[in-house]
Amino acid sequence: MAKRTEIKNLLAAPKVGEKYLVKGWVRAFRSNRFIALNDGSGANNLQIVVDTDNTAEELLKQISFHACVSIEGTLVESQGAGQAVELLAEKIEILGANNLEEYPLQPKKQTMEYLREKAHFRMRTNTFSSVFRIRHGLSYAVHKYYNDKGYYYLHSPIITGSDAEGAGEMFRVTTLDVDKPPRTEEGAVDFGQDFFGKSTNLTVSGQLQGEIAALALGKVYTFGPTFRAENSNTSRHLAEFWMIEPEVAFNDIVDNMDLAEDFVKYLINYILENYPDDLKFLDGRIQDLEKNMKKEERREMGLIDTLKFVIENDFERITYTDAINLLRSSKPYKKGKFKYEIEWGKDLQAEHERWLVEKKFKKPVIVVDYPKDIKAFYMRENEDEKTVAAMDVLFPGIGEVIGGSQREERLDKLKKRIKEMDIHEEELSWYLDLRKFGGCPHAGFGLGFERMVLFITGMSNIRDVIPFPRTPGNADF
RNA sequence: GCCUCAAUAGCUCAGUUGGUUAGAGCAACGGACUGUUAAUCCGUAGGUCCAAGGUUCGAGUCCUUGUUGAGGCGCCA
Repeated sequence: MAKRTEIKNLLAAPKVGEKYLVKGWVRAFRSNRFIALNDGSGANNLQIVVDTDNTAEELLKQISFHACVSIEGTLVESQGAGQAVELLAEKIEILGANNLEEYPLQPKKQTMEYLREKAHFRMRTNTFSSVFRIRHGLSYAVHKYYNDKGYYYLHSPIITGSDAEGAGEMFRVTTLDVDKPPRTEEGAVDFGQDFFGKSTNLTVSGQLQGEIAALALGKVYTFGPTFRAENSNTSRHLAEFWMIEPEVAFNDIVDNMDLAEDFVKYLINYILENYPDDLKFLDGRIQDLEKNMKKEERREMGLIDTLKFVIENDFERITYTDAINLLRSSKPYKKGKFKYEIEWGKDLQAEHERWLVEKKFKKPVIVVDYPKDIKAFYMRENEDEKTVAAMDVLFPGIGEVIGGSQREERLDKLKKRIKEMDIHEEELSWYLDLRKFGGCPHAGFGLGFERMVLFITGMSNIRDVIPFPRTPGNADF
């Protein structure tokens, strides 16, 4: 009797007539009689019926929004329509009273921007608790997918001494006194005296280390925090985000695309199967939001229908060259609606990607074989000597979710590329060694974890799918 | 980094052509309520109109600069 039952478990197998002890936070207290109690175990609340006549007034007053309570009682079939069972309270204890005069949250709809400022309380809302339960489910599914397929989880370093990862601006890691750092004779900051005896940064990618592991363990993946000091002000970018990077020996670009598609579909399916209540809540939330919008601004499908559609249909696969040709014969191109030029050799702009995904194919699209001059040095050159075996997976509403490639395993080609792109070869000697000594074809990609959470939860800003977002000018909590 | 828009009560917003005492809904607080599901009903209180400067007899309203936020773009995942 004294043992607490979690609400999710109680609701999954309710025993009418049994006594239960539950603990949680008051989501609503209606009619001085009904508590909607949630303990975080799931999206659904347990309705508690309070015996108003036999409960002290002082105690009743403390049962307020987001107060923490412990309740013992008997489970009965509900007389109300909103739930099958409810708990008749026999003993109520206030574990943590709330002071509503000062509490910033209210039992009503609040904007995401406001809740973002109250990140220490926002997880108590229906929306954020669902988002973060799904985020957990997704990260578990990532490990399950790879473990079941025989991949090894590689812990790539967070602090890196390599500045040749080539994925963006880096955050410096140093213990030097920033006011008066030691100087060399030439006047430059002397990082030889820094903690690691050299200049170090936070990682922007675990890919190069992933390649080291793949050439020994065969199939590996990394899943860890990644840092980019880019001044990116969008709803799809974070300065600190989590990235999943599989790297597989003997895979070519087609195997790589197959893996990416299978992996993403697995993740979506896992959440559909294991988090139906949270998805249902988020789906309803979006429909609610869109009620007041014009028809053309609404999504064509609900959240759950969209997710099902994605896993039931093949992703469209198209070469960069074909994509350019398609775009050049598109209606918006002929009408001059695109802001940016469409020309072979230039990168596809967001407006072009959106047309391909949302208008032309209406499903995820994998674009492959990009011009080599707009891609990274390590991507494998194709036979045409103009393109590389690079791929981007584009999702509706979000854009690039995955970027990957087959890696250049031919030493001479790789060296030539490094020289052409003006990268210091000494920095990468260990990377070149992988080609010199027992190398092999291999491929991999990076999946932006938060972008996946964004797609699956239907949230619109990436800052609302990571507990404590770090963006330019913002590192609170 | 660039472009656009916004900032008024705890929250979400309205505020006419520059004009007297800045409004509403919700939340809070006080009260009522034994079947609620965004509970409902009655009442009370709540304002440095983002900041600084300027124009004007007079600025929430117009101008300049700044700050913060949102959306879009670029960079990418």
